[in-house]
Amino acid sequence: MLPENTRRSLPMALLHAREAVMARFRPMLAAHDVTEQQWRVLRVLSEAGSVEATELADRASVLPPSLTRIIKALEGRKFITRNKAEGDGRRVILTIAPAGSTLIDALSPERLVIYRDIEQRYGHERLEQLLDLLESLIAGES
Amino acid sequence: MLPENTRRSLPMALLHAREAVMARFRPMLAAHDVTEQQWRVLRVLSEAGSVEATELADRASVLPPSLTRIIKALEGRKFITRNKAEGDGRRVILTIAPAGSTLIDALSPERLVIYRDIEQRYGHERLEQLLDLLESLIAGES
DNA sequence: TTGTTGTAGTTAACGCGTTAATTACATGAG
DNA sequence: CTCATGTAATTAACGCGTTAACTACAACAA
Repeated sequence: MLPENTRRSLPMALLHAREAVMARFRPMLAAHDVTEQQWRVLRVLSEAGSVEATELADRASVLPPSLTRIIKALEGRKFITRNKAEGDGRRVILTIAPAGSTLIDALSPERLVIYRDIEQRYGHERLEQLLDLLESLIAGES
Repeated sequence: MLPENTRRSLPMALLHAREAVMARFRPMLAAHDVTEQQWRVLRVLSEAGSVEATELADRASVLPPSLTRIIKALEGRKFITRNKAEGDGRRVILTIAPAGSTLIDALSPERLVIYRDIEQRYGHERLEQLLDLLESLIAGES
């Protein structure tokens, strides 16, 4: 049967849950004038160093058109550098730049505090359980 | 500690889970040229009849600026009607129109099938558990 | 009545999601 | 080599999220 009230609707619940969690991170990102997606892209590059655009989009969960815009913004602020792949003029290689690493390093401690706070308030056990359920939902529907 | 891999990151997991679920509903909405948010607004109006804009925005989980745009679109297609509240010239009352009800009725069976399919594949028990966890996460963080 | 404060909606500006179309380059058949 | 096909990335178009500014109206005090 259909969810009677919107609170028990799965799409709604997922939307609100994400909103609630992101509300904790948003001020941190806004303070450094970085969007959530730009932050995800930077993190992937920070961990991987140099990555092809397609793989980067995939790992950061961003669509190609969005990635193009994000790259422009990040490149403009010298957070990353953009180069064509040698041997294939279509591919683009993105690399994190010093300013990008600096930003990552600057925000990581704050990020850690927020994560810990959420985990502490929500409970480690429940968080793991929730992540498991989400993981299998994703696996089952995708 | 920070989530090592993005799959165990709560914001990411919530994002992907919502994406996975909405992917099931998107074709249905697209086929009738309605966006997800327009659909939510219509559903609220369908259940409530006439609602003030502020309450509508709240119940449909849409921000006021978005609601303004959605109202324009839905009014243009005669799905809803818009009137000023008598006694308070600021307030706006939205009401579902026949064409809007028709759309709701046309899509509901399909919606039911999708919900049932998700529930069956994922498991009723797990779905309830997931909704409980999400609900308390929302309550705890908001 | 007038001026202040508060509230409901709207508008504006910017970025991302989504889909479709387009460009630039690579690859393989002939 | 040339042409067709395929692929990576970009661009375009439209709608929503988000924040801030602004308009219209209400409420209330002086």
